[in-house]
Amino acid sequence: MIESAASLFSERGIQGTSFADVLAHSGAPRGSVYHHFSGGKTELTEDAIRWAGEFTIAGAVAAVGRSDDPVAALGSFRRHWANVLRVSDFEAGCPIASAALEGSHEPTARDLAGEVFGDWQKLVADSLRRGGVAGPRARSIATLMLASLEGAIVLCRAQRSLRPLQRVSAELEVVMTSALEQSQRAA
Amino acid sequence: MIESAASLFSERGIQGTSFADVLAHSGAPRGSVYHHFSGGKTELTEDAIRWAGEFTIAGAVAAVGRSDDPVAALGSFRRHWANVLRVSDFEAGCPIASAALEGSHEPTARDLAGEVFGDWQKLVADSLRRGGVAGPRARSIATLMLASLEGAIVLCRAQRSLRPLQRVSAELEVVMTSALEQSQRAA
DNA sequence: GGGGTAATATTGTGCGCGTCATAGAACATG
DNA sequence: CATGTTCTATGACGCGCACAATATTACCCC
Repeated sequence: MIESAASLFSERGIQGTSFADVLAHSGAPRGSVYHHFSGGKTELTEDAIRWAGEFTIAGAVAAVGRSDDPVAALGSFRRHWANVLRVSDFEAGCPIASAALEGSHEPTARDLAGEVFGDWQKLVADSLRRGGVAGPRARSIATLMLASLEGAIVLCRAQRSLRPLQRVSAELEVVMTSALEQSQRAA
Repeated sequence: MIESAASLFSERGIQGTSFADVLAHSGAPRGSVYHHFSGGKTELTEDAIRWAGEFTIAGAVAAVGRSDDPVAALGSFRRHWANVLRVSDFEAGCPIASAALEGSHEPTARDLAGEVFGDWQKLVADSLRRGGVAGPRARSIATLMLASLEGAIVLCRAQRSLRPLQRVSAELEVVMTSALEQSQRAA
């Protein structure tokens, strides 16, 4: 049920998703929501955001952990999001971004999104640091990667094309490899 | 009234903004909407997106046109969005991004957002080309800039901090200046 | 001065969310 | 082993709101 909610959030946004939609998608009955999530939609939303964040982290950790190469992680991210966009015909995006944008009246959702983004950024930054990049630069590049990928997903959805994601990935790869080379040259 | 709509869209999103909100914010009377915008909310939304796109373009054109320096344009963008985030206490974002994310059931809004993004991207790419950067690379960097700035705004809102925007701007400046230097060295 | 058009105020309808009353099952007890 | 009780889950109802439409009023032109 949480999975259905996260999926629908990534397509229609949080405010655009009603209980009925979630229930229809998950097959769960109407009254179950209030019993499982006594906090109502707020609690369901929070749990869905948390789940989506951890789910993506898990996939990224698996990709980064295999070979501790941030460039490989970038490729993994690119393939993941390209797949999401393709199979949904550019209807789905990043549920965390939706939470960050729509959660004006739902402050907790936005704060949670901020935490998730922080976790993701830390993941990439640590990988870069292990590659020899200095701390501040690693954080800076990690933020650039996160921001540009999230932005690229938005552009892809708006223009119904994978090109923004491809271009951004290519440029990011240049930035990261050059930073890694510089650090190795210094060593 | 369109201005109020765009402003509210950037804060609460499209689906989170009701007619009453727009009217309360603009001071216009209740029944006016349906007469001025016979298409209802759809038409108001479309006009607001168009207006926001052209408004931002106008500001950017003014900044880029003064000195045809894409790096200066980047600085202008950074200051603009930093100001938007600061004065709204991280409540406001980019209305076009909201339109792109929320417009699943409102296909026209998403297509309009795609067009606006295309216009912006073309603006930056042309400026880079005039700086000597080859066409494909210019388009690629322009897409990176647009995507990372939009993503940075999302990150800033979620984390209630200007740091993502600062980091992204710094990294983008490195990318752009190095590309411009390379092209001048080749010439 | 009368008719027509445009702008506004009021009303209606559909829907999303939260709550309540009922049914079923599991466990404990006689 | 049967029955009663309690807890959990579920489907049905009501309230509130957002949007669209219609009726009324004011203004302008003829």
